[in-house]
Amino acid sequence: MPNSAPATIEDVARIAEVSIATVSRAIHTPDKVAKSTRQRVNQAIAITGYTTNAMARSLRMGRSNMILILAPDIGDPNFSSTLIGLENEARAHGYGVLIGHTQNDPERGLEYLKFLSSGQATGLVLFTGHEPFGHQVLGQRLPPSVAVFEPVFGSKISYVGVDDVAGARKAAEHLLSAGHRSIAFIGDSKTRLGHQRRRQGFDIALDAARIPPNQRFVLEGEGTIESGRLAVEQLFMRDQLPSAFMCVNDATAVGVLNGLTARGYDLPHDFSVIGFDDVPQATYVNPALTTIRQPRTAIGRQAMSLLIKSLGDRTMERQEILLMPDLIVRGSVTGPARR
Amino acid sequence: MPNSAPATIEDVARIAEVSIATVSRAIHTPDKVAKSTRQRVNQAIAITGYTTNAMARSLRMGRSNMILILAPDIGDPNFSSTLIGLENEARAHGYGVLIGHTQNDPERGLEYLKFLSSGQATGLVLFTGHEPFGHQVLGQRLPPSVAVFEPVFGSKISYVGVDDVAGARKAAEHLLSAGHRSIAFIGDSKTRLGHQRRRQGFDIALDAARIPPNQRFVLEGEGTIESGRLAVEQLFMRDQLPSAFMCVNDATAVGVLNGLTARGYDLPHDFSVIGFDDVPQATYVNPALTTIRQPRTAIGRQAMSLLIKSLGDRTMERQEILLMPDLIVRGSVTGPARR
DNA sequence: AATTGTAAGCGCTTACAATT
DNA sequence: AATTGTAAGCGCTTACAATT
Repeated sequence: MPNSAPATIEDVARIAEVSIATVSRAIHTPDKVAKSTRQRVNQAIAITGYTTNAMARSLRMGRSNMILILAPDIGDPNFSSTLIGLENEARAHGYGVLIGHTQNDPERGLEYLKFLSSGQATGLVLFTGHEPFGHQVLGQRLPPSVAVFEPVFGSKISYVGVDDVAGARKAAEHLLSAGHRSIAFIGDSKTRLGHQRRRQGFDIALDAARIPPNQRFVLEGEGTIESGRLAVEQLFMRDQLPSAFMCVNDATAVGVLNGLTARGYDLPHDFSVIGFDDVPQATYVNPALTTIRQPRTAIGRQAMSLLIKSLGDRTMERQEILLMPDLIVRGSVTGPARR
Repeated sequence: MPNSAPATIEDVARIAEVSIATVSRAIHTPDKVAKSTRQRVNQAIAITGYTTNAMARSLRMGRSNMILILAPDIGDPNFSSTLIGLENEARAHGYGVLIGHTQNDPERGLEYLKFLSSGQATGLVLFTGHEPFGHQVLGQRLPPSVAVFEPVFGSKISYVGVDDVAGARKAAEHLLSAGHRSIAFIGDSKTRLGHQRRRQGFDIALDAARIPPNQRFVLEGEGTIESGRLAVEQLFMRDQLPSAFMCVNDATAVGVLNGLTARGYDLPHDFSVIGFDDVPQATYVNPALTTIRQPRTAIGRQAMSLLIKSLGDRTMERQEILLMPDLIVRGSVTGPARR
């Protein structure tokens, strides 16, 4: 029943009958200690259950092997699978991750930034789409950082995400090839770069199909379920209806589906709907949502890989890695209804 | 453009023209330093942007003010709002939280436990339903801990969660008062204590209504969407059908809804369905799910409050705090169909 | 040249002593 | 009694010296 305080390097040294320096070397640079000594040390480690105190180590070395992940909303369906990619890649390189849940609260963000300045973390992953609030307040330079999902506007922070333009184009082309000619775009944004790029992909596809842009079929929205519902209502107050809805993301699409169902339409017979993201919920709305899948785990993996590289090479320039998304065909798209 | 290393207590001391001991006291026990000195120190802090190095502080003091939260799956819809309750309460008491995402991987769990033994964290919140793997391996006692959502079986770890029996009873009574007499229970479990308690609540309600138990209407399941779908299929292979489905949780209910819809039934007209948890998705399945709401944020808040108390008083005994859940009426329950 | 130990120091807190 | 400073030490890593 080993109780008491955890073993320190001192305990190990005493048992192995060496100095603490030798213990440290046996652990971190084993080839610098004689084989027999190394064995005695390893035995002592086994006996004591020693693990090195990360705080003391980081304090002494002036850096840690922890990466801080700043996320405004841990409940975001895009977050958890990306996190897994981040974690696995970090681990493979001997790094650990610290999750900073900011709840979009600048104060919390600031608190987590202290992990950086105090050396508890050395690198930064941003889910936020903007530089952390008040990092200038702290009077510190940002450490090596990488943004995921949403590029950081006007910053030299690297970015790993999906190719929004290409993905949206795929979505629109799927609708077009099903025969749709009047397609609404739901979720136009003046502020979110990623959503603007999706709009761009939509425009390109329609243009390539020689369909003239129709501004009345482009509705704004902030990418929430509620905004999708709202867009449907707005559209129904006008004279003309599209035969298909291309939504800026799945949340919007779920809202559109809801709004349409609430109005008594039979989907996908009456209207086709396509989303973007492929969140877990996409499979169990009714009809199941045809959408564009973000390669989330791969995004996480690549982002971490890039970050670790730039940890080793501080002169590395900004990079943007765009991954290609896939079309996932489920039940919400079919040919246009005869009306 | 303040660059360079972050300010240390030494920098502050030099500018304020005091010793570092005085700086430390000015920060942590301000009434022990003269007012004029305190002011000079505060000014120096403002100038330098100093924040105390948490690692050095914890190392010196032998304890930190961080709570480790061990979660097997951050994507679980129950997690994020509970986390907010935990975080807010921790913060109100000057504690921070560290999120350990174990992915159900014992090795990862073990890694995070080192935060405890190295003093990077002092308390533990468990979402796992079991003691962390291998904490005996580390040869260490568990620190003050509290479990949420799933009590830790056979352990003296305190527990804060919903009153499953009472909640399930409410659900069943809602079905009964809508006129249902043949109700299936989907998601019976041999292993999950919380789910067993829900089953218990169900039995109690039926018994109180003098409805004899019907074992053919009790189907096992692990609480996933898939298991809900499966249960529907199993039921339809039998001779007799219930008029309502009481599901052990919302995920199961979504599966049941799906399975029923896929078979062409009109819900809730043909069958009523009730869930448990009130996950975010419950609002946008079709029909919207009537369910029992877990007071997630409150659970988080109370759990953290209890934990912090036991941090102050190590002799505290195990406690179990059961919060009362509410019935949330939406669209998935109505009277039984005439058939 | 290979192996080991000595001692300093990372940034803090706090017991104790010293000063007013 | 109120206020301040001195110095030790938390658990480590590593430059340097010492030994073989």
